[in-house]
Amino acid sequence: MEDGVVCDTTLALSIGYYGDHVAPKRAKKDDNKKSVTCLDLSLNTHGEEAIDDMENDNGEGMVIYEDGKQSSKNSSDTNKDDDDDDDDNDNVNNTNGVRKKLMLTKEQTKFLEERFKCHPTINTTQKQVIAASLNLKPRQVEVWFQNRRARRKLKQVEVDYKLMKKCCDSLSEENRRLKRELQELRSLKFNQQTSPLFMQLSKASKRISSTEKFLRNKEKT
DNA sequence: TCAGCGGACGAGCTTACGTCA
DNA sequence: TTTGACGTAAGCTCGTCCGCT
Repeated sequence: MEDGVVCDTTLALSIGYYGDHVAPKRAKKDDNKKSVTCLDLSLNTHGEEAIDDMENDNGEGMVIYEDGKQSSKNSSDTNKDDDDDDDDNDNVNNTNGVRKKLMLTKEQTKFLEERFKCHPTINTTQKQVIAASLNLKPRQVEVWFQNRRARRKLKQVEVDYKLMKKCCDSLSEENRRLKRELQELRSLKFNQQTSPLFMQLSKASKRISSTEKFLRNKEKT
C-alpha cells in the first residue's frame, strides 16, 4: 500500500456524500456544490479498517507490487504486469487479444460490500476514494457497483418469485379445500331435502306455521 | 468437462448543464 | 434578460460475453 494512497483517502474523507440511495446524477459537477454541506464520515472507519486489513494481510490472496499496485495471487501473473494507466481496456492483453480476468481479493470485496451496504450508489468522489483505497481504477469500482446492483436486483426477483409461488400454492390449496367443503354442503342439503323424515318435518313445520297464523288472526278479531 | 460466479463492456435511455439563436 | 432547441457528458439499467474456480 502506498503512503500516498492512504493520504488520498484521508483527504477525501472530508468530502461528503450527499445522496442516500439516490443515483447521483451529474455528480461530477454537483460534487463541488454539495460536498461542502453534506458530510459522510462512514467511509473513514471502513476505509481505515480495510486499509489496515490490507496492510496486515500482504501474504493472503494479495500481491503488492513494487510500484504499489496490488492484485490477487491467482491472477497476479496476468493482471497487472503491464501498464495500468493506459485506458479502460488494459485488462485486455493487446498481444493476443485475450481478456484478462481481474479477481478482487477478499479484503477488496469486503470493503466494497460494506460501502454497498451503506450506499448502493456512489458519486464520483466516493468512487475515486474507494478506487484509491483499493488500488483499483474508478471505472472498476463503478462496474463493481453496477454489477452488484444488477445482481442484487436479480436475487430479489428470485426471492419475490419464490414467495409469490408459495403464496399461490397456498391459495390454490385453500381454494381446493373450500370447493370440497362447498360440494359437501351441497350434497348434504340435497340429501336432507329428499329424505322422508325431512319431508315430514317440512310438512309439520308448514302446518304449525299456518295454525299459528290462524290463531293470531282470530285473536285480532 | 461443465456450471456458476463475477468482472467487463456495449447499447440505449435519462438527466443536468452549457451554448446559441 | 428570458426561453426553447440542441449538443454533450456522465450515470444508470439491461443484456451479454467470457475468464476463472
